[in-house]
Amino acid sequence: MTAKPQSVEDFHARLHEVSEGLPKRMRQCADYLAANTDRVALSTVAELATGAGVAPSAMMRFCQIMGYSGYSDMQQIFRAAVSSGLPDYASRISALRDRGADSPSALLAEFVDAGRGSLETLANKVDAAALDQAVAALAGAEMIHLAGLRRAFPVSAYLAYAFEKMGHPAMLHDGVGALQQAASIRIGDALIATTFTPYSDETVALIQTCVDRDIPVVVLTDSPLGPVQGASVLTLPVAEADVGAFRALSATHCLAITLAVAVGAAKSRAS
Amino acid sequence: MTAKPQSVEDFHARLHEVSEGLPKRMRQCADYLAANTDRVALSTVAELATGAGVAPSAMMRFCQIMGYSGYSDMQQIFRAAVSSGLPDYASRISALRDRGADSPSALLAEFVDAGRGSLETLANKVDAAALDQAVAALAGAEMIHLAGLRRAFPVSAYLAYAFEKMGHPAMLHDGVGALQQAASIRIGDALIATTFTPYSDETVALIQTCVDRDIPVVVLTDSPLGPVQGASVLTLPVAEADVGAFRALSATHCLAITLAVAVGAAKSRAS
DNA sequence: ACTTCAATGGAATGTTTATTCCATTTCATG
DNA sequence: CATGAAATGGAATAAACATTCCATTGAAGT
Repeated sequence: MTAKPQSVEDFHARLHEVSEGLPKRMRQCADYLAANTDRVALSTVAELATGAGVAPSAMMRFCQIMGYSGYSDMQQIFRAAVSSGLPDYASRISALRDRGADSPSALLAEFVDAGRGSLETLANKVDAAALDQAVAALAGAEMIHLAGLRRAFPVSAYLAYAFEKMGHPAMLHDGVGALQQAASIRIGDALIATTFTPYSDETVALIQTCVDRDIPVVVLTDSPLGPVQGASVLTLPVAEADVGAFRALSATHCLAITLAVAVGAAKSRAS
Repeated sequence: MTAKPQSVEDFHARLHEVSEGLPKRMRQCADYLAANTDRVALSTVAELATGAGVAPSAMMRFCQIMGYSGYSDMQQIFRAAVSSGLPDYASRISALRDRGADSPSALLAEFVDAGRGSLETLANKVDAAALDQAVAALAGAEMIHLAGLRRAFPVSAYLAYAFEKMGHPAMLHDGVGALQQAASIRIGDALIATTFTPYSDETVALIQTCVDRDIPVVVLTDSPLGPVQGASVLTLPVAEADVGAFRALSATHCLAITLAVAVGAAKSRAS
């Protein structure tokens, strides 16, 4: 007999384990729980059963299949996860806001909250398949070029640092000295461009050049459409929450560093 | 009769409203709830009452003082806040991880989770008073100098963008062309230095120069002690979670942009 | 078509938890 | 010090809920 899953991760593993060869109603329970794991902490068996379209007793039986003594036993795991997830974040945020509308603390609360929201949205909205494709396209490149100006520049700069640290050839197109760096992009290379609306002309022009030459481009941007469409262009949209006229770019940085590390891992696996 | 608070914010407002002229036991309830708001969603009256050191019936009465019909009625508000706070973040994260240990999606889940954790830690650990001091010190400066190399460079670059956008004089010490930019720091200016262990020599040297000349320095760093101590140095520590050898710097960026916007707001209020 | 056994739904049960009520205490006031 | 009103704690009650049991259904094998 397998021991009962002690963490949310274990739970999903177990769910996957038992998912085959399950009778109809039990399968409904499994599917519903897989898609609505977060509801378990706060719902009653009856609510959950209704959601899954089964009788409460069926849900009870499923809990036992999963290895728990009953529903309450299972719920404990998820309640623990919730309460450790936000130890006292919510109260701290309101405490910071309470220091006054214009105080730096209140501002920090806004940015932290916006950043957290953006990260969650990123996790919820990201197209895993597109991400895989982007990594594959970049992993095939000799050298990776990095474009991003004005507020997108820090993202490119960070990518440059990451690639350097992994020993991967990369070039930051920073426009220093107004040199024409575009000419250094060769067949077999790839471009990661970061740009937000309103798109900067230089970055759009650089992407267009690459598209014309059929060089792979991965675009990090804030609109699903992106600045340029084309056969060799892969757009990864990131919804970033604003605070006034500014945004913290937490989600964009996250996606960027993920790309870099994933490409590095793919390369080292290939060699 | 005041209507019952419909949100966690309303709740705190109401708590403050009634906080004076309360009998002893009711005051205990108020104090405990103010400090442990996050527990309400998952606890029973009995648990809460024990925590506050009162009888369950006292806690019930307090719920009614707050305007609710009873404990369950009050709890609803907090449960709603929890479930909207994590729509299905937790399940998405595990779904992303499920795509395979080495997949880009799993990596993204790691970085998003790390970023979120860092932001929460920032909100919980930040010293609001130190933040106020830092803003005050910077708001008095003619020009703000920005130092940060290697992985700290993106943070400085972003600060440079923010100050430029607000029309505030700022100079990014980027080391391009190995020019000695240190000489441009004048009495009446201030420095924001970002550096992580192991600290880069150039940045430490620049901070030291400023300390020697009694020029205000705000340091964003990952250790509470910071690279340099001194009368004119104010260290703002940021605990940033690592993913392997990399970190996403979400919290540092958040703190940086907060500093910049708060300084901008302070300046425009003064003029 | 018949038998058998797993699967299922619904009703009955027992437990936990909220809520109310009342006897007792505490405190302020005359 | 006496009296009344507010406050309090604990026990009684009621509601919500998890859990179990059993009769019925459905499916597989003979």
